[in-house]
Amino acid sequence: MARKPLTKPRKSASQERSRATVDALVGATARILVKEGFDRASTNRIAEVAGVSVGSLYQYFPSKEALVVAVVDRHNRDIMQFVRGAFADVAALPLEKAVRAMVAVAIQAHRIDPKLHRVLAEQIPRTGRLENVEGFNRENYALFRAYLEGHRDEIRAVDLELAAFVCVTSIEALAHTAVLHSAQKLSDEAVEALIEEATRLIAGYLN
Amino acid sequence: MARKPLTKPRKSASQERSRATVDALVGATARILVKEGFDRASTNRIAEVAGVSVGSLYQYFPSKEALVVAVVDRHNRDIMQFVRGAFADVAALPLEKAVRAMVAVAIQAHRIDPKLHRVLAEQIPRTGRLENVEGFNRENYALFRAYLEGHRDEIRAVDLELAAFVCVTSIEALAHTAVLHSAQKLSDEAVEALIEEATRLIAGYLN
Amino acid sequence: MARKPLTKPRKSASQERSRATVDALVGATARILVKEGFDRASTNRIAEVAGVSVGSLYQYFPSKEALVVAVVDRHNRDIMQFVRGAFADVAALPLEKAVRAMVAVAIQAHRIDPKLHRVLAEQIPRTGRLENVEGFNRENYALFRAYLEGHRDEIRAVDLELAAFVCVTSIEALAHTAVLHSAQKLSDEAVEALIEEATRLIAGYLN
Amino acid sequence: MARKPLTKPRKSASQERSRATVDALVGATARILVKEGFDRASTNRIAEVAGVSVGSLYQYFPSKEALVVAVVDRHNRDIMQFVRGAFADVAALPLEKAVRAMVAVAIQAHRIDPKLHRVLAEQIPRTGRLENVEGFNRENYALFRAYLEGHRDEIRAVDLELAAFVCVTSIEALAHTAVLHSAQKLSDEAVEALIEEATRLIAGYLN
DNA sequence: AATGAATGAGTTTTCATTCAT
DNA sequence: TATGAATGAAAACTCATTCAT
Repeated sequence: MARKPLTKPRKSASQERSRATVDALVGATARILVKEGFDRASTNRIAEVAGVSVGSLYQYFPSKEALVVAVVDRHNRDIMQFVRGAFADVAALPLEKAVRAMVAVAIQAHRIDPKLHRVLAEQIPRTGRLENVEGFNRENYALFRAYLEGHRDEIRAVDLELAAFVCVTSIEALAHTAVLHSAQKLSDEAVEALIEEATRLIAGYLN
Repeated sequence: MARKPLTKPRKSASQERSRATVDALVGATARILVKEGFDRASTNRIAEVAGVSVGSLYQYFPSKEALVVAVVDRHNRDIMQFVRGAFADVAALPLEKAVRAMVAVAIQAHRIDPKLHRVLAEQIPRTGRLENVEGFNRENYALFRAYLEGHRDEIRAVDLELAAFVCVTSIEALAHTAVLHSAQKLSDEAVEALIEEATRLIAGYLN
Repeated sequence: MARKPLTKPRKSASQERSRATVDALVGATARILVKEGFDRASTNRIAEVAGVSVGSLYQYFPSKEALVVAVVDRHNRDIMQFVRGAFADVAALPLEKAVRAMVAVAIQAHRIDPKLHRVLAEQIPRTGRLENVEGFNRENYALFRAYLEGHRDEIRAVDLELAAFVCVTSIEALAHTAVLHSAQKLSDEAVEALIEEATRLIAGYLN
Repeated sequence: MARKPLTKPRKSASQERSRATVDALVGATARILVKEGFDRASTNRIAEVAGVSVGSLYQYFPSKEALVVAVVDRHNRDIMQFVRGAFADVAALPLEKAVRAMVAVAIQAHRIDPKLHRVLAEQIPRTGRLENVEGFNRENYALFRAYLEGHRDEIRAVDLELAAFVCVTSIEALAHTAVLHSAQKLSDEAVEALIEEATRLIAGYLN
């Protein structure tokens, strides 16, 4: 009787190959977006950079838009993974400490891949359909709101929905603008100062 | 001292005509951007809607991009005219009243032509060259900073540069997000609530 | 004299399987041609509908064209089987009765799978090579001519070749046009009337 | 007072140029269809052969299909011009003479550009929309029917609609098949024989 | 054999821009 | 100056066919 294989069954070769192709395509798209901009990111160019044929591209992505969406999703996933973890760490902290941490996280999040973030923010035409940015922000609101709900006694009476909107929008905008629109990489001091100010802004608002 | 001319120098007939053509082209571009989106705004279509030939379009604008820049500039000019006026009105007001007014103005400014604003914000690929949004914001910073300088005694000691950045970025983001990302037109109550919160955010921060 | 085998020679398992695959492929092609048209009938789609891989498709058919030829052949075979039988039945009948039967048969033949017939007639690009329609008609001529030869005494003196051409072409065209170009399915009365007229046309011509 | 120009106003240069471009495109399409077949007739190839740019092609024809339709229309127009004239000439002739003339005309019509006719008949996928062949035949029916109506006394009592269908379909099929499916050009004798037989077929049927 | 991922030439179509009139 | 016909590079996408597993 044949011995059962001792190793876990490998992913079938074909599955692995597909996966590699998809990854290569998404990666190539991101790279081109960053290096050459949205307009230069033609499907033929993407396939070429990914080292696969256009045909393969269309085997996995029904349109150029789908490819961009995949890049956005991957980037958002990376960011949210980071943000989610931070919110978990912060859940038990008192208001000011928590806010300080959240602001720091927001800035860190924008520094994950700032060039890509900038391109996605500025060059990708938002079609009505791809409201992934929306969805992305929705989770941010929800996380922040959850924190506020757990710390109601530390803050003045507020409409939590509205407060979450005000805080998340402000923090996001400050981090985004500071990280992306500053000519060079932000110095550590600049980051410190920004955290200080933003914390004061938000904590002051919630008190 | 040379006398100022009492009448505006009369444009020659051809100058006036040129001006009319340019206006028609910019107007047509804006209209198409709003109604059909950036992708549909071909130069031929723009010329057609403007009632001139493509050839004439290229007589006045060296490229499609120049046309879009003109639309952006015109929109920014309209907004800044409004904003500048508001800052002048507000210069003498005490902090909280002034902030409230500025917030209201920011929201009003986004409501000048929200559809166009949205298209310009979401669909226009920002090439490295057209940093007119930057320029646009720079004036905002300057105006706000000037106000702060004039009211130093009402606010806690701060780095005015940084404070202006924090305030302008936050106000702008709140107004932008509220006006553009809300499914429907904002109700008057919603606007009131937003003004209230934003004022508290900013005034609290500066105190 | 060698005894004929009493049972058909049993195909080997693999032969049967091959046969099944081929049938599935031809069937799938016909189905797609009818339901979605020639342009939609890609080899990948055909393989998918047939439940085999594209690779297998190319194991059995060297090209897409070969597949279409197979469908045409099968359809022609079905029709000719029917027609051949009818001619056999009719061989002994006197002219008018025979002609009436032949006309009826022609119409029936076009109704075997009218949708497929229509697609094959209208959408399949005839390359120079696949003159199977020719071959198809050649047998028709031959059968008709054979009938005429057997009934020379009932008809006026004619060039049988030419007469067969005239009769077969006319009958075929009437049946084809009536069945395929009529908006709806032909009513029984319409079919009756058509048979009547066609019979008169042909019988009158031969008398 | 300025003298009126003595010559008719020329077509404006641009009109002439447009017209020339359109003609070149339709001509090129027809030529390619004949020489290389439908499948080779890509829009780029057509434009190239026409000596204009693809852009110009799409300025005048919204799609490849539109171009083919134009070719079909032009060919049908040429044919119908010929046929219409013939029916006019024949209106007063007695049945047999008229039928003979009509048959001759049908054959002539198919010889106007037999290669093109063949390609149009065999290779052009009939989409549901382009029922120009239908329209084309409808006029044929109408003309024939009109003749029959004017000669009711010379023919047996018949349903004119049905009779026209039978006659037109048969004549058309005979001419079509003879001209297009004969390996070589038909000899004059062959044409004579065919006219003789077809006349007998139709005249016999109507008597 | 069977599979299905990969290929890539080729197709249609668009549109910013030029230029003869 | 105005016109609008003409240009042609380039883009998105398809699909018959191949070939490694």
